[in-house]
Amino acid sequence: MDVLEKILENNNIKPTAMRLLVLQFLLNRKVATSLTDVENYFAKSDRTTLFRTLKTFVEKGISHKIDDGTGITKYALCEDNCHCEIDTDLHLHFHCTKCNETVCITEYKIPPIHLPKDYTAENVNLVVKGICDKCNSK
Amino acid sequence: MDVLEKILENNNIKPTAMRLLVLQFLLNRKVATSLTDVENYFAKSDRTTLFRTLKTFVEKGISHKIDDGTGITKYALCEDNCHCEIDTDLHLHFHCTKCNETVCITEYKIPPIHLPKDYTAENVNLVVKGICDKCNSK
DNA sequence: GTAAATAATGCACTTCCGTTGCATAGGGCA
DNA sequence: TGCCCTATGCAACGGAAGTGCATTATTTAC
Ligand SMILES: [Mn+2]
Ligand SMILES: [Mn+2]
Ligand SMILES: [Zn+2]
Ligand SMILES: [Zn+2]
Repeated sequence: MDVLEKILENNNIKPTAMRLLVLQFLLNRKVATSLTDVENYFAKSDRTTLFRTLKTFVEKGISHKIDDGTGITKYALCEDNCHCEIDTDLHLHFHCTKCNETVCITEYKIPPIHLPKDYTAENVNLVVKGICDKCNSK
Repeated sequence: MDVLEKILENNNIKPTAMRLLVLQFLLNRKVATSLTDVENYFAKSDRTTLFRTLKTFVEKGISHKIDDGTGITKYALCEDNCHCEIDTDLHLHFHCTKCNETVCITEYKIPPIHLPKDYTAENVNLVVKGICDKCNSK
């Protein structure tokens, strides 16, 4: 059986044609992906289907949503050791203001955050804006 | 002269009636404020005027925009020692998932963030979600 | 194998928020 | 008073997320 199908079935996602294609697309991309990105790539497909495909991937835990501050939701497949399903996936995201791309920075964890008395943290979103490695080496 | 007028004039903002009212409203609020919040309070006023008032406050540096991840832009007046005008106002924001309110946490600074080689940071947005002090003490 | 049930897809439409264009009103100044 | 610049108000637009519902595809039941 195909490796893509395996990924989906291991996560209780029925491997339909569209889902396999979207999964492959996401696997090949190195940067976080918006619905519009997917839509442009699969020009013939319907936006709603793609939207719901991405939503399913997030719900089933193979992908996570990224709010990078641009106002456009991005998605990225989870690493093997990712635990976003418990809503505490604490890696940070970097948004390059030059090439406009957003990436997961999984090498470094978010440092512990100090909060005032009686505040309880459940989740942290850390987005760093700046210039990415590719843009800096041009 | 009124203290509110002084704040505006010190920052090159013509103290119109509407602007004074909005400023007072923001001063009295202890939590970050959305355009809709302002709109609801000044029910008789026009949305656009309020929008542009908030925009002016940000541009002139007496207020800063907050992206708390809810998708709704919030605004909060800057503290005296705030330097958001140079885009490096590095305090964090806390969004309570119970009362839905967002506050500036100015007591603690954002810890230094490690980035991979060749990445340059220009700005950081850190939003912690959880339960606020008020909601926790109920 | 056929029929019923279930799930996925596609199209249209909605909602929400931020934003802009343009005409009008107001306020300082010659 | 008349002029100019800015602020205001109304309307409309735009992008993106999301929903309702009919249609199609795929299981499952018989
Ligand atoms: Mn990520
Ligand atoms: Mn703040
Ligand atoms: Zn870049
Ligand atoms: Zn609260």
